[in-house]
Amino acid sequence: MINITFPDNTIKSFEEYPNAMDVARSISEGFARNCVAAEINDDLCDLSCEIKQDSRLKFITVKDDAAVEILRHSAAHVMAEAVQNLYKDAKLTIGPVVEDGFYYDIDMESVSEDDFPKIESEMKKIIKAKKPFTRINVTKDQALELFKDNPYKIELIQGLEDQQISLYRQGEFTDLCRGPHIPHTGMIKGVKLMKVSGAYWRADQTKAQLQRLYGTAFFDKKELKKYLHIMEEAKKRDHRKLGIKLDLYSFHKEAAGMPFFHAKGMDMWNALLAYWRDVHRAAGYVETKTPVMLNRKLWEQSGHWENYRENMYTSVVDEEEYAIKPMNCPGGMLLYKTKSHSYRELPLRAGEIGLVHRHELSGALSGLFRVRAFHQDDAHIFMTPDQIEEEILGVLKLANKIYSKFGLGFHLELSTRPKKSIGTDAQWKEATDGLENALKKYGQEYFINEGDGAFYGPKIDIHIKDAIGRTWQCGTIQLDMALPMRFDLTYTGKDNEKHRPVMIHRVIYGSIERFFGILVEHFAGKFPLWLAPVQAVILPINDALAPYGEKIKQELESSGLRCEIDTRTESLKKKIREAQLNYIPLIITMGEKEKTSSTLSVRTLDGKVRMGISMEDFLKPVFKHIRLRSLEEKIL
RNA sequence: GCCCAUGUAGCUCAGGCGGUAGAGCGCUUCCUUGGUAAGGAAGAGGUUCACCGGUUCGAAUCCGGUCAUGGGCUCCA
Repeated sequence: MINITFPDNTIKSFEEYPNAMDVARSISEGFARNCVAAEINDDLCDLSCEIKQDSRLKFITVKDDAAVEILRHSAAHVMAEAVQNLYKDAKLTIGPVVEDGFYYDIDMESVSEDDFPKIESEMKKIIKAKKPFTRINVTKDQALELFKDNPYKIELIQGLEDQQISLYRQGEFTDLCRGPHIPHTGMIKGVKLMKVSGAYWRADQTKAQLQRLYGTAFFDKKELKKYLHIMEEAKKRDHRKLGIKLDLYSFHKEAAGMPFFHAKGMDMWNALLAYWRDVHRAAGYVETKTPVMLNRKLWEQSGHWENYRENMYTSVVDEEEYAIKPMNCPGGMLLYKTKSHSYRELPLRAGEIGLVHRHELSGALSGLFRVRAFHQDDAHIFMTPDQIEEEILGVLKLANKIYSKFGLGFHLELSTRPKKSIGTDAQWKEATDGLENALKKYGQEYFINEGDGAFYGPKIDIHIKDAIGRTWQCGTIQLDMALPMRFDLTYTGKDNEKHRPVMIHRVIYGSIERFFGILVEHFAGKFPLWLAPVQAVILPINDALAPYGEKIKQELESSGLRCEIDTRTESLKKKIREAQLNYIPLIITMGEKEKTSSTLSVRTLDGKVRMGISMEDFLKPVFKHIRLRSLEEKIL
């Protein structure tokens, strides 16, 4: 007799060895139909898995997050079979589940999206056949024999430590796989191929070029539809399209990867930086500036010449070699050294909006997200070792304050000592503990990336989450144990001796260009009033009112509002539509009534219109909203 | 940097199996002078289809190269 214990601690007994599916059926047929896999004593396995001893059992049903991953893994097998059926020479390699779907890397002739319908319809055939997934255990030798025509699988099998190897079969198709899988292919209700691209075997450029076919799958067709809809929405928000439509910036082949900011983009940029300067001044930072181009000798001293040279632009001036800065820190070191420092001055927080250039691979460039020239909202904080915790905590709080201003959530990651690194164990421990204690004190959950720190010190990365749930690394706080040493930075302590300060580099916006792009997508172009490139537009109802409109425009501008006027001989309806589509927060229509009564009629983006407001009643709430840099949609 | 795809008017895109280029939006002008999400008409715009070269009587179309963009790989703020 076998006793099965469920998560709620109820126990059910079985006379013979049941498999998980039998147990599910014993609860109810309907429940069993929604089961995807099982966890037997915390081990994830198929429903067909036989239970031969008393066990704890938890079912994974279609409602669990883990279930969709299993489904997608199974869908990858279905896609592999479909491809195999259509392209006899295709050699399968690996097919993992990724965020939002799955892919399979296949050594085959190159395919394009035009080939998708044919592959999809082959997949649908397999799905319709409701082929059961069956697990087969074989020895390593048997597996090698079975896949003898596929060098990739051979390599994978040889890399496996177990002598027992599991395969999964659906119908005629068999693939090497750890599992688990859904009971049968019929559970894949919504499936779609998304894109295709090249990828190298084992991500190694010297190895074979494979076709990577991406797809996604859901238990429900509606879920797929919803997902495709979100993708569409994301596409509409794409800052490469939206920002250009809104006349914020542009890209030109004459300077690939180096964005051009237009007047409206600069208005936003300046608003962003004005905010940054306000909060940094309040947090005890000073602002500095260092040159863009510095002598090679400095980069040799900092170590960049040795470690970062392939990313640096260089030039020769008066027969001396110079490099355009890829980072601000070496310049910051020179600033620190312009005078002697006392412990009384520490922590010294020196901010710098620094323009850096990095020669990124041409294929890596992407809109504002990945560029070759960008500004960092950098700061170097020099301090005594016992100030680490407090200072890191201060940066975390500042970051939280800034991201919250935009309604962006975030999560934290701590990266620890990598294999290749400088410094002693004791130094690393002190530094890492400092970061970790600050994180603990800060109180928000954080992840640890073991060995992912910089060679010169541990770091905290801040990943923000935008309005549609995508995450981006923006902020980073890096402790640097190398530069203070290389540049022999010192301060005089209480004991009147020279000491080495601890230094951190930190950014919060990160790359201002990238952050800008994230904001465009986060707000989908509908910026809060304080950021909006055009805050108000005046629409005279007819040509005769244009001069009066100009007068009002000047009045608003002189109070500090970013304002435009649309005097085209177009219908009011059309002007309103355009203003609305350009997300101008305050749309001011101007007719005879307004002129004679000296009032304003204001339409906001929610479509609401308020007529007959006095200038004072308009300006007061508007400037309050701007001064608070409010995220509220309601302005008036 | 590598692989694949793309590159036609300011924008979005159609066309083109080789015979010399189109639409909508935008822009200009005119009519309309309009009260809260597209009023109407006419016109200008491509040094001729990213750039360079080749094949050809003839190339936007075919071929090769370059550049840029997009999707990936890699890397990263």
